[in-house]
Amino acid sequence: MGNHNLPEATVRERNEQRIFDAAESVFARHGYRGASIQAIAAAAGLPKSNVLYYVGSKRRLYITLLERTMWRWNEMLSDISADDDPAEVLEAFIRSKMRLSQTHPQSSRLFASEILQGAPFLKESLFGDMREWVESRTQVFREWAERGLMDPVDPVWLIFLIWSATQHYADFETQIVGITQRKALDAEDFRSASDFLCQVILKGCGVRQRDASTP
Amino acid sequence: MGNHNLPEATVRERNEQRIFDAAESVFARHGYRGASIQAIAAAAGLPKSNVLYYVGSKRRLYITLLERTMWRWNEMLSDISADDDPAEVLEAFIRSKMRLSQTHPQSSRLFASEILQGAPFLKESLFGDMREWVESRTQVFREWAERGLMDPVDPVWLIFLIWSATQHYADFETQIVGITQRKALDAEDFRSASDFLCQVILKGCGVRQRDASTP
DNA sequence: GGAAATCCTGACCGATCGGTCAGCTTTTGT
DNA sequence: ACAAAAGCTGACCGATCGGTCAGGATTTCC
Repeated sequence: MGNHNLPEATVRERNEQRIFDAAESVFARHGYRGASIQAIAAAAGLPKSNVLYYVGSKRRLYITLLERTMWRWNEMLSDISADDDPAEVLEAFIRSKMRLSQTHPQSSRLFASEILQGAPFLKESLFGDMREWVESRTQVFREWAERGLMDPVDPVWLIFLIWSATQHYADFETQIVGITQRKALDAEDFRSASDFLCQVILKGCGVRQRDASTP
Repeated sequence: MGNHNLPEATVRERNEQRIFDAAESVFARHGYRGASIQAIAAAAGLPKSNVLYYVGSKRRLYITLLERTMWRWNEMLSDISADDDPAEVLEAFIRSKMRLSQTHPQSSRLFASEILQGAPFLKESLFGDMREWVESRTQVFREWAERGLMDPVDPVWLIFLIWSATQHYADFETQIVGITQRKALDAEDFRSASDFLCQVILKGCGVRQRDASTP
């Protein structure tokens, strides 16, 4: 049924990549139901039949993209321990999440769209991984609070605060651009927004930020 | 063309309300393209023809709902001046935005869906109002910073931080519920999350929070 | 060179899409 | 009482949906 063992024909790889990128954009924009294979094919510059030849079905294509997105997420999250520096960990979390919003906004929007639909394709299966990740962090945050390294804030709400604030720059880029009358968000915007979030959230949790001038 | 001058038949009012509520849910879940009039009609418990009899077309129905959402937003935003207390204003903003996420989550999700689509129906027209609103706030925030009532943070990023953090509890409720293994977000969740956001964001901006025990 | 595997696509399928319309029933106004 | 207005709906329209398939074109491998 298609791909077997090793370095796979370059033709398939190249076309699948074009299809995935196009599909991610269309799914993110119009949701699972609203996206049509015709539109995806047009965006990829291929005939509809050819798209179906590679991906099999709309459902399979969508799930593949969701898994790719979750994989990008997992790739980014480094493990932490209670012995790490809270300021370093929180800042690294905020900045790497912002970098993802900047470099892969379509992935973020695809995930947002899936959640808005009620997460019919993620549901329990993939939420399990995220739950473990969240629980491991909350324990570390609690430990930091007990050691007086940060305020005793609810760790779960803190994670969702960082998640939402960073995700926003991908999912709602259209709104930000429209309101601030930019053409698009550039690297400088992401830098200053990241600085702002680090400053406010770290201070807001009672985590002292390291002095940037003394490394 | 339908409604004329005064207290309009109760039949129309009642059916339109059922249709609007059903449509808001379906549009929020599946986006403009992905929502079908058939599905909306089923959710409203009416035949498809009857839905179209009342709303005219899918496009008109969708725009009506978008305007209703924007109207709910405007209704909530009270004007502020630089002479107001920063802590009071910011806390009121956060709490009323959270109350909207709690009481009208579908409206929030509909808006999120529209933004994900690239805001084809809002575009310049309705972004103008939001732009004015944001600019008036930023001036007040800047004035507060000059008077030393809060840190000199970027006012635009601050507004988007509050916007995203509060919106999250409506748009991503599915994710929160899935990860924290709740059945749904209840009043207590919204209360503690609101408290958390007020505490962290106000402290993060260097705004001193009033002592809750001395009114 | 030639068989096998892969790549590619136009034509086609039944289902569903948004929307129209004729004609029915019910409510309203006088 | 009775006409006008409003409410209601099944049948139907052309377009598009996701998906199949036969069969030709191209590449790969020995």
